[in-house]
Amino acid sequence: MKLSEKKLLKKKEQILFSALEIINKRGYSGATMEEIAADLFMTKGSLYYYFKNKSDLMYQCHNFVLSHAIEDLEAILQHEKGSAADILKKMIEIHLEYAIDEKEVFNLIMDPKLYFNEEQLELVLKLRKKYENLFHEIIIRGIQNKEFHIAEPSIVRMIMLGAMNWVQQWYNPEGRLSKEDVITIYLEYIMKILM
Amino acid sequence: MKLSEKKLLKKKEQILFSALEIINKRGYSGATMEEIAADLFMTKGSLYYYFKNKSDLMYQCHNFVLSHAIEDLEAILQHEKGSAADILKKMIEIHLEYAIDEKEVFNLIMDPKLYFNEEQLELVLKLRKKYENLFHEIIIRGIQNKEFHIAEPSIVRMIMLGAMNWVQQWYNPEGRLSKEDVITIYLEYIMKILM
DNA sequence: TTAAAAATTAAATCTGGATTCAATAAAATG
DNA sequence: CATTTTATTGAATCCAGATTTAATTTTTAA
Repeated sequence: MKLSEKKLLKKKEQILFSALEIINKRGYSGATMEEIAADLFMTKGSLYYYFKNKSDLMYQCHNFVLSHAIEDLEAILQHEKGSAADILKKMIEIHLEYAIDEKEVFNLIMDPKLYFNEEQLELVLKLRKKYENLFHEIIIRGIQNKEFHIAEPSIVRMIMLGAMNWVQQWYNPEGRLSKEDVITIYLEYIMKILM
Repeated sequence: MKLSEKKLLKKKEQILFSALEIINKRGYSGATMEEIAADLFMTKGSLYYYFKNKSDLMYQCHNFVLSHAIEDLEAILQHEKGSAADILKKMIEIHLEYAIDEKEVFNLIMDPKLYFNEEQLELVLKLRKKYENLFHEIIIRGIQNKEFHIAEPSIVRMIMLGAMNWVQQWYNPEGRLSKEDVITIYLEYIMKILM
């Protein structure tokens, strides 16, 4: 790879990181090309040298975080050895950490229709489906195991995901509970659903 | 009240209902003054004779539905006689019905910062808090009753609300499950959390 | 060193609605 | 009926950002 290509990629990455930061601060709609550029001491015009348009950049950000989350879950799902319950717990923990630490970018609550074009939307939905599926897998495994006793794994999965995503609507790091507290408590109550 | 005032109120109400419909079809951002007016064979200009601006109209809509939901819950909370569990179940049922039937207007997932001004935002947040509080009350009642055995009622409430609100992200009336099915299943699993 | 390629810039333009407004039309009122 | 009040209209304006562009600067590489 030529030097110039490397530089291009590096710059793209810097912009991506800047965008991630701004999105986490202002949300997808609040993030302006202006502010993303200013963060790197550039002018908004030059962002278009690296990204086709705003929705392209937003998409890359969402994708970036979501893909990492998927990787993290897959790693656990494939390599962790414990019971289905233990693996699921680990997955919940990871999900909650993303939901809290990457509040806005990892925002599975936001309506992707608002920020992405048709093509991107399709990919995002596919990725979200894939993400959900990892939870589905472990739930099914637990049922087959006889660890979990539930008749509607899909609904249970949705209940769990909804409960977890909601954390970003109310959690305040300055509040009574630390992130770790919240995770512990969520784990306790969410796992009850499966019994 | 003068006739003209009555007419004014009636027209306002018509616009409100038109807006409710359009919002449920297109979401808050997708709803344009144009389309809301067209629905009543008016031009967008005249909407401003009745409402200060779009965010005013959107706010009235959100408020309208949320207030009705609160009334419904209050009625049950105050007059229903059964156990805390029974009352809570009834409340969950109502919540899910709003979340499904008024998918977009009764959208507690959407970020109110995006659509309302500061003053409206404050009122909306207050109303949401009030709504949440009704669930809090019954949970506390159940704990005091010894019906529920949980140490973190606030978190449990958030878990329940998140799970319920999420229904509007995935539920499809054309799918395998009827609204009634979903409610039944949700009830079963959500109530487990409290045991 | 120098020509080509890559990167940046500031300013102009575009955009999709919301919002305003002056001119009418319709309705109420006395 | 005449006048005032209420309601509606279409066209003009505004607006916040996104996007484009042509000109300029910087970097690369022979």
